[in-house]
Amino acid sequence: MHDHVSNRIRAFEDLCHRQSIPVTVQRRTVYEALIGVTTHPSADGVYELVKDLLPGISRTTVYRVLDRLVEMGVIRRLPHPSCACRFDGNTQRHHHLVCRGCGEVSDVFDLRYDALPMPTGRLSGFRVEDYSVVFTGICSACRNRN
Amino acid sequence: MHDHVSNRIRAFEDLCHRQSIPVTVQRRTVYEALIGVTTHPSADGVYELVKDLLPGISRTTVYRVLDRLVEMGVIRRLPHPSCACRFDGNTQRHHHLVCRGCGEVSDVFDLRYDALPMPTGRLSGFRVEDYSVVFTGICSACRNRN
DNA sequence: CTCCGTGCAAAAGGTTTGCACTGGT
DNA sequence: ACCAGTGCAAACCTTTTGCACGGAG
Repeated sequence: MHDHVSNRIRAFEDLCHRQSIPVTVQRRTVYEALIGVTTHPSADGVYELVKDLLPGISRTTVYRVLDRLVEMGVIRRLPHPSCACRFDGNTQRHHHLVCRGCGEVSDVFDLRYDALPMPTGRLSGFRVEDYSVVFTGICSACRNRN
Repeated sequence: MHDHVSNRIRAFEDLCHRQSIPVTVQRRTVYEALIGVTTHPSADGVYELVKDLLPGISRTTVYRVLDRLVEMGVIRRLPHPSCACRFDGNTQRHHHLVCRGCGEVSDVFDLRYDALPMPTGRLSGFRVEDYSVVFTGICSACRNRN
């Protein structure tokens, strides 16, 4: 196993202890699988990754573990435009605020984000057609609710 | 009706004609509903918007019309992190390329996007915690496939 | 030992598909 | 008149929930 991987596993376990979160095989395995790939799998994709390493693990557990890892901040949920998603009738370039509490989306019109340089290098033939900046955070209603 | 709305409707109908896509009441109504709101509704939210204007319209049709409008390029699908989504084991700041053909996600590490200014104004108490840039386009495999 | 995490099964939610009918061109 | 679009119902797929058992602290 690569050093940086085992370092991250160790850091993960430390974090669990500090937060009094039991370290289970399932959690360690899901975490390790996820840091070992750069394919940004869906929940089901993660299940596919771990089901061979941990025969008998259930999808339910994978979903719960993923939620937990996101909550702990050791993995991230990615915005992905293909999924159960939102629609926008405004096709001018603009950007979005997304509240991690309620999921509400609001628009950001700010010229400073409208002329970002195009990404360069290692794009393997990917042709960029558009982009948008997604700001995540918490809205005032959700902040007050807690 | 506001002028810019009726202008957009007219432009929409022109585009349909140019692309030989029949203009149906359902398509016009969904499009008009979507350009009339800034709430970024989900598919079901769009259904809620139009079902009073067009009693009897089915959810199925709303889904199909939305797909069609996205295809035509007159509305957009928004990346939204709460939905059937992808996970990323890398919590360092980085950005993503998403192919609109196959949905594959790849990473972009580019320091030029790592220190964007925070959005200002009209945030209504929203506290920004993080952001990422999502580049959309088409990968070489999908481009060659067509 | 206690409590939280897990597995299973079932429910829920959202989206897609097959088929007959309707409506736009 | 023709073909694409629509409505309905059912299928499908992903995610969530309830409950009993088992393993981590």
